[in-house]
Amino acid sequence: MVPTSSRETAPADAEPRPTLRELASALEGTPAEQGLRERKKRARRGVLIDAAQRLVAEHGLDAVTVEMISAEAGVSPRTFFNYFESKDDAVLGADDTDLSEDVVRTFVDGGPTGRLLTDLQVLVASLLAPHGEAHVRVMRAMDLMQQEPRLLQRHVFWMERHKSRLVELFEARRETTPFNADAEMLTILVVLLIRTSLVAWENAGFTGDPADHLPGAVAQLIDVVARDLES
Amino acid sequence: MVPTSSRETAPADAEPRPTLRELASALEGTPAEQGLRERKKRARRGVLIDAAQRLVAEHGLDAVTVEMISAEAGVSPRTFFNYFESKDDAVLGADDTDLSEDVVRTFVDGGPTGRLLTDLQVLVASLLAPHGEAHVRVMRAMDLMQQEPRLLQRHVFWMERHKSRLVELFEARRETTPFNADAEMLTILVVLLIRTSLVAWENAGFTGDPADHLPGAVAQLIDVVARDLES
DNA sequence: CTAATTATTGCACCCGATGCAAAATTCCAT
DNA sequence: ATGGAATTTTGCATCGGGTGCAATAATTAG
Repeated sequence: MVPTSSRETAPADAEPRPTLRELASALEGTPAEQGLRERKKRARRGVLIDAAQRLVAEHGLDAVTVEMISAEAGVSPRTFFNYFESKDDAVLGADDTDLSEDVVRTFVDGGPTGRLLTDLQVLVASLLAPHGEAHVRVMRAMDLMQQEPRLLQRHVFWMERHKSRLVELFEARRETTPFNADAEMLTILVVLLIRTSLVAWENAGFTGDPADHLPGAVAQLIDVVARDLES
Repeated sequence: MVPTSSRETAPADAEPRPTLRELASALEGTPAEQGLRERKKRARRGVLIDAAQRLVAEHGLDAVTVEMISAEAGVSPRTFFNYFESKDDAVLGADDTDLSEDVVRTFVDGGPTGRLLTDLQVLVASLLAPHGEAHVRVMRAMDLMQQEPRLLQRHVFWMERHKSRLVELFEARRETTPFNADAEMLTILVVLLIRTSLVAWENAGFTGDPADHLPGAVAQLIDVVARDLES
């Protein structure tokens, strides 16, 4: 690792290496939080994501190697894989925020309204909402996804990760508030809502929050189905 | 390549290698079709898929190497990649059937019924239907997908491949028969219908055709939305 | 300041995937 | 059938992603 002077005192290194400055500033971002270890970890993670996104934006996904990203971030290539499972994860800044416990409980107990689709919407909103800090990275990730379709697999990746949890969740709710839909279908429906919201957000020039476009996504879905029913 | 005697006459090789027999029988499957070249290509492809699926079912996805698959199929590893872009493709027996021209034309012209969801259903049906020969391979692929979630990316992969085409299609139809839904959303909706149908087919013990379960998938979707509307 | 915990790094290694050119095979015209 | 054109197979070299392992360095706790 790059030696910051031994105990974090006096970061007076005159070195012009951009990496160091970036890490330093990232370190200042959240100054009074957790131990040094935790802060550095967050900082490095951020630096790696930024490096990955910048390089891919400039050269394209396949032309960028993990070695380049690590170099730009001032870190050993081996360390890269301490932070991400794959190159793509870094480019996407994959955030692994879980569903909050109370949202889950509410949903399982028949959700805020008892109407499945509406309650699903609440669930998805909680997934779309909190990433306040990573906002700008999600934006960049969206842009990159357009140019590098391979990255779209993110949503599937995400789905795989949470599928078992979601399925549990659906089955649990089913007992208190019966419905017919297959759990697998609902899982994809969640992905559909997330993705549609994000795309709408992108099309709106990234104004506001992704979650702001969730009602629109639901409305689209309802529209497609309703038009079929009325005729 | 394994030398079958020089001109395809006299396949009287007494070699007990299972590979050869398998290829030979596969060759007999469609005896009067195309040239020898074309038939061998199909046959080899089939042998490779079978080998891949068998090995993965036995050892798991990560424990199976392209080298093993090629060996089992009696083919050079380099040749493997003449047939598939990736190991996963072989395991899935990725079929790249396009939409037939008339189905496309009908859909673009406002589809059989003019109701978007119903017409989408027709479109999806044409994707689910024809793979008569590969039926059994799709079954195996479904089973493997349960044990190896990585393979789920297939649908995304498929989506990526056809997305531009689908988007064109949707936009073209939009001009003759306006609707509000975003093309991106409809694309995912297609994936949802395909996947849901396949899962339903699997849950039904692979009886009949995947397409048989498409109406059920649509019904589920309608149910979710309609229940939200009525209350 | 020391000892325990945790993170970084280098190294060796495996495998998936691609480009290239030589050898083998199939096709086609005569 | 036979020779040359077109296409496929194959070996070889190479690159890059990703992992296990053990040594080293940094952080933390006492």
